[in-house]
Amino acid sequence: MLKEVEPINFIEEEINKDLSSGVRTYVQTRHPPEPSGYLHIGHVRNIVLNYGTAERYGGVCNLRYDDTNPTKESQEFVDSIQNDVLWLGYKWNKIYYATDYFQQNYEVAVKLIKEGKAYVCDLSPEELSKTRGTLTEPGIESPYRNRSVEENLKLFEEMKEGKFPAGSHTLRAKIDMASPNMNMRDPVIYRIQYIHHHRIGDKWKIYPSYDFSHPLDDCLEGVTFSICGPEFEDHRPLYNWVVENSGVKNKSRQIEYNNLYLKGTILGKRNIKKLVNEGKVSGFDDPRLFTLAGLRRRGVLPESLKNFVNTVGISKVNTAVFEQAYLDYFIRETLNQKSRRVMAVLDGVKLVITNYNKLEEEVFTKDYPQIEGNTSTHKHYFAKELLVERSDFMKEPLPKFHRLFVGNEVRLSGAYIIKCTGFDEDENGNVTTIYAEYDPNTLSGTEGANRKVKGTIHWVNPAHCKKVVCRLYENLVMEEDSEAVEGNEADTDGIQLNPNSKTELSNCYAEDIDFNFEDRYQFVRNGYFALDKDSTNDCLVFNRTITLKDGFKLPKNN
RNA sequence: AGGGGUGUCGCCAAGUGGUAAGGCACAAGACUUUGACUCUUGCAUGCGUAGGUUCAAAUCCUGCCACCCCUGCCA
Repeated sequence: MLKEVEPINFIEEEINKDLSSGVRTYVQTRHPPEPSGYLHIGHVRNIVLNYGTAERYGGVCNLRYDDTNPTKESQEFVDSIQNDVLWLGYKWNKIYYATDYFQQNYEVAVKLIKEGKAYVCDLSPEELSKTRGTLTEPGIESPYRNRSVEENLKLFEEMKEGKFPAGSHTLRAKIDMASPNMNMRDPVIYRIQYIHHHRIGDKWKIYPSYDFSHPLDDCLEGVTFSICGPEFEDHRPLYNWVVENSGVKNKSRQIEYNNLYLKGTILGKRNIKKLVNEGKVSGFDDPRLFTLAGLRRRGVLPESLKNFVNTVGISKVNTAVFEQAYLDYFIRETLNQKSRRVMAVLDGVKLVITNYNKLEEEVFTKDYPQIEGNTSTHKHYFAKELLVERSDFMKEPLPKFHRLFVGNEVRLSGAYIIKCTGFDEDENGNVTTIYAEYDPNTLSGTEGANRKVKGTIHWVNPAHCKKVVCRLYENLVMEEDSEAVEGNEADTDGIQLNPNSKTELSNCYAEDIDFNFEDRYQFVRNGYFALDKDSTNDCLVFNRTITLKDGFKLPKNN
């Protein structure tokens, strides 16, 4: 069912033009990953564009693996891609593989040969390269360019049967060796390969090139709009040549849009693989990676990623390079809405409330204070001895610091206002115990609680909490290398990785509630956390997805 | 004069001849039992640049300049 759509980007404008002029009558797209690596954030926009555009127009999008190069591909990657697409919330109409079309590709190749539009070339890779010409000089025609149709047919058949060694022969489209567009200088459309294919085994000895199979498969599959990256702009004339000369009825149109990079992140399948293979990260789902698997494990929600790319939009500018702060905004935005609020002390120091003499007392805090009307709460136990965050106390407070220091009042979240009266320290000057007195009239929820104090801090009762592990993350790439790492093809060899990119704190204390893998938590004032798969029944492991935005900047100490 | 593509605020991005949307970032303020969130306000006399056409130009024309992609039997 075709829908009328108010265009939200230039691709949809182009689609609308074709639709209203009748050149094309429906919208069908395809998501064509090569199964040669894990999907990363740079791929999300392509996924949203292909699945999303089809959806908007009431059309379909197929997942088609571009698996025409067995040297780089594997089943592991095939599986991970499906997993990631589903996680993002998209569902393909059908799954295809470029290899599904090998027979049809082959038949079109034979047709081209019969029409004198393709020929078998015996040039070696080196010779071919030499005769291609340069950016400013035309190429030289192959000596095999004018073989007879019969000879071409026979040779191509022999290539198919495996009678020639790899690299010895290719099938080339006969176009124009003098074309200013390098892609049109009799491009190779078939090559010989004897590598075992992860899916079709050793069945085929000849493999079509991307430039030949992709447009053909698009047309055969019924795709009308083939949305791809800017690097294929120069290939469009060849794409159209294949479409026009293959005899297919449905004619797909290629539309290119710009790339997106995230500043200071290592993207690019090859570079990510290198980090994994060299053990610099724990795997493709290391939370420091910007693979979808990594982001997922870190606790990022798919909605954030989709909001991010949709808000970013698309254009044709060379490359859109984004500050990570932009992505961070969307990660926080959804987490803020969905996270349950829980208190956890990551680096604790003992707090003794000297004038508190009850054994303990129940207090309650809201689970989702950010959701209006949600009244669900959970219980804490207030007591004489608590644990507070070490960083919430200063022996000598800096200006504008309004947390704990001797003489200052703060509220213990959900409980009482206390006044700091003193502290103990060890021989190294490390604070070991903080002392305070509480104001019994200020319990949250009572009238006396209306008294305002500038600071509110979180706490945990050591007698009623879970000891947990928290993993905190920083960028893998150091600030100074952030530019060097830009782009999918960046050379990351000389990059010094951040030694502090992962910090594991194993003495953290969280409230004693039931944590689960599906939910997201805000450890109040410490950031958003998600349970990691390394958790066991005895030991919960949390990943900090992201910190809270920190509006408080300590003044320079001078 | 090899070809193709792109230049609008620090980063993205609308704009399609009628007088520069929006988001992020940033700044100031309000609110706040999270220094979060939310709210309010500010943030391009300017659209790579130089000319031209027009009552009117980011939008049309011409010339420059800058950046990106292309010389795989990768995708």
